[in-house]
Amino acid sequence: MKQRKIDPQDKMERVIEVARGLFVEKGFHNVSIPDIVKVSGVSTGAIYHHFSNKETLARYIHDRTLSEFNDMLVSRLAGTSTTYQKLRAFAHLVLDIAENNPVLMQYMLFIRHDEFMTDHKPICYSEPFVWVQETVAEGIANGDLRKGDRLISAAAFTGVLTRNIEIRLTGVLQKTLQEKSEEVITAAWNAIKADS
Amino acid sequence: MKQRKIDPQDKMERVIEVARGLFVEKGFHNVSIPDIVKVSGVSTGAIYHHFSNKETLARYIHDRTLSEFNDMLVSRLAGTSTTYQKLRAFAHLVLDIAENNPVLMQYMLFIRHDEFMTDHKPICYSEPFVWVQETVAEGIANGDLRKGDRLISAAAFTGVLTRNIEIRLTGVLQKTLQEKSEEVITAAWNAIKADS
DNA sequence: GTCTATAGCCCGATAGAC
DNA sequence: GTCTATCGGGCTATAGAC
Repeated sequence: MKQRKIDPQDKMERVIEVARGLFVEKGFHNVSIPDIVKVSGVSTGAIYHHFSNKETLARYIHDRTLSEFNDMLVSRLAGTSTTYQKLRAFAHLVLDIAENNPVLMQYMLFIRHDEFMTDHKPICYSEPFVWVQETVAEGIANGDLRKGDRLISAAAFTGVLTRNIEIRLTGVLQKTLQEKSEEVITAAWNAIKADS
Repeated sequence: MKQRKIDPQDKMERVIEVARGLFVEKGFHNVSIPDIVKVSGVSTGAIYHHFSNKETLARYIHDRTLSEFNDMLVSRLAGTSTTYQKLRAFAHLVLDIAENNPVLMQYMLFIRHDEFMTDHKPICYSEPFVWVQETVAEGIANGDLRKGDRLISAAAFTGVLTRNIEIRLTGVLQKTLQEKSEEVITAAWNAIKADS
């Protein structure tokens, strides 16, 4: 069997992973290419061979992160049918990601993409966000959710989740989000459910 | 009456206002001192005469913004007594600020202070945030609010508000927050109120 | 494809006249 | 107190050997 060098793609995977972590931790402009070189062990030349500049690298990371999240959502939605089941699946997903892959969640919550992407499509228009809006709209239409503006109810539901994730990621909340998931999801659901 | 030069402090007020706007718009590291010079019309030397470096300027802006917000909260709370009245006053305050002084609100929501302040006391520990937690704790104790973790309920309440402000500030929500205030506040309150 | 070395640029901060 | 001019440093991106 022919001896293989390390797959170049593996090296770039490492660069991407390291860069995302550093961007989340320190912010785009506080991370220099030399920083990424130091942490990843991959040289400047190799990085620039694959990504024509720092913005291209950041944009690639951005797209990858968003689609990673969207793929997880799609797989979690299998077998759900009611408004409650769907939104509950969404909630469990984001709480799980926050605990198991905090860098991914921190990226989604805290990254200011307009700092490095000039033509910024707001994260609010990404697929999962739009999906929540549509699911909420259905719930309002069929009477599961309180009547009102779908944008506001969707923002209310996601706001409860993301703010709780924030206090967990910043270390203010000591218990895991799994331990507290019922409480968090109850608050999010009560914010939008139809009056009983 | 003696002829007075323009009060130096007015010039620095202008620098502060301009810098805060630019920080919010472009992020700390995308704003250079030359940028502030250009927009404010105040020279590099004058700025450095008052603020020993860029971080000191940013820190001053940070403290001023937080205390500005806290002062407004204190004055709005006059005459409130029940949990509902207090939290409702808080909600109206943040919705009003978001419409009337969006830069202030954007600063509070989006600024990553750890980008420029090395010893970062998290914004979660600022007075208004702590006040919400305490008010929620009282509400839970006297039965106005659902039993549970005070951190989670406080995060739920503020999360509904801030996420709705976000979609307004990013232009996703077309109507003003004043027009929609009842709907937003109902969602926030329902997230945490005691079961009826 | 990957490396080291370095060019070229822009920024924060200072110096010194007024 | 305020200005203009400029220095030194660190960054992105490139050049060229292997």
